[in-house]
Amino acid sequence: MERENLDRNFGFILNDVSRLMRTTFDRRAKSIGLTRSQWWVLTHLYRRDGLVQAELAEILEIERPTLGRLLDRLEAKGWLRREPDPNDRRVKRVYLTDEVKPAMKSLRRIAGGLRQQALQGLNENERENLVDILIHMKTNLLNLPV
Amino acid sequence: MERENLDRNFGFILNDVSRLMRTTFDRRAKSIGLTRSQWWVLTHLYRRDGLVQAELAEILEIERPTLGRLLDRLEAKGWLRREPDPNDRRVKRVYLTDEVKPAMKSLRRIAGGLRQQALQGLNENERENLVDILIHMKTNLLNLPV
DNA sequence: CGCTTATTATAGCCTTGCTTATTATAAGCT
DNA sequence: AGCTTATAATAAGCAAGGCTATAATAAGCG
Repeated sequence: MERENLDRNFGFILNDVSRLMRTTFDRRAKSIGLTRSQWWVLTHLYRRDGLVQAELAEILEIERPTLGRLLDRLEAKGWLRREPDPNDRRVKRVYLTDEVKPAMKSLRRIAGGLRQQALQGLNENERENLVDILIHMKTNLLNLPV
Repeated sequence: MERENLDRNFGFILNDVSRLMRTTFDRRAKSIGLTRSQWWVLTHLYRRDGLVQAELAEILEIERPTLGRLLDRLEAKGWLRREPDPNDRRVKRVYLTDEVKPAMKSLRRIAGGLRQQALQGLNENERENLVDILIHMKTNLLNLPV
């Protein structure tokens, strides 16, 4: 009871790993001038350009104000632009600019390299297992009562 | 090559799960007036009261300024106090106050409940595996060259 | 002893998360 | 048409990460 093992508290190890991944990515991507969160936004727009902000926030599973500020920074740096929707004047649609493509390539390489390093020493089975378990946990958390 | 599966990008699922755990904990602990990060600080002090700030930051694996501000908030709410070290005037030692104990008990219950809910449907084997894999990844990330 | 280096804590700034509140516009209903 | 409700985006404020810089103090060394 009293003796729970802090070192194996998976909630905090999860947090540690997540933080280490983020900070390592950000350090490596700093020269390009993008963070991991920003890259993630761009990656989704790359697939589906011209999304409405609210849709994009939902896909990314972040709150609308959080996305709003991410877009502010990305727009200020010229990676994307927001354009009004002609049919609904409440809406702004988000489009990538052309300068983004070479940067995306570098970032994809950084992401791939980091993923490879983080998973080093784990076989294919363990990797698949990890993802399955994480998805399971995510489902649990999203379906919590209340 | 082009077709990497965003939905199984473990870095971001990890991030999602970590975020969901944090926000759920914080929502449940809000009435007590503590966040998960703050609770984690208190938990370590509970084990080892009177730590020097720099030591505590190292144990928690966060930066000193980050800890400094956490302590500011905790001290302002009366959960702990900082006292000068008599032998080294640069140092401040951190001590829990007495009011902390009942709150800790509630928080431990919240943490336990959340852990149980997050891991629901995973057997003992899978849970152990998860922690082992996470520790493995953390080691990988901490040992990165550069 | 006195100078240089190291260490502790903090201040200040940036990012990204959350909430809650506000504004503008659409949509729906009577 | 007019009123109410819903929705899109933003503003404002808080927390917790990071990083760099600074002030005070210790420690180490010539």
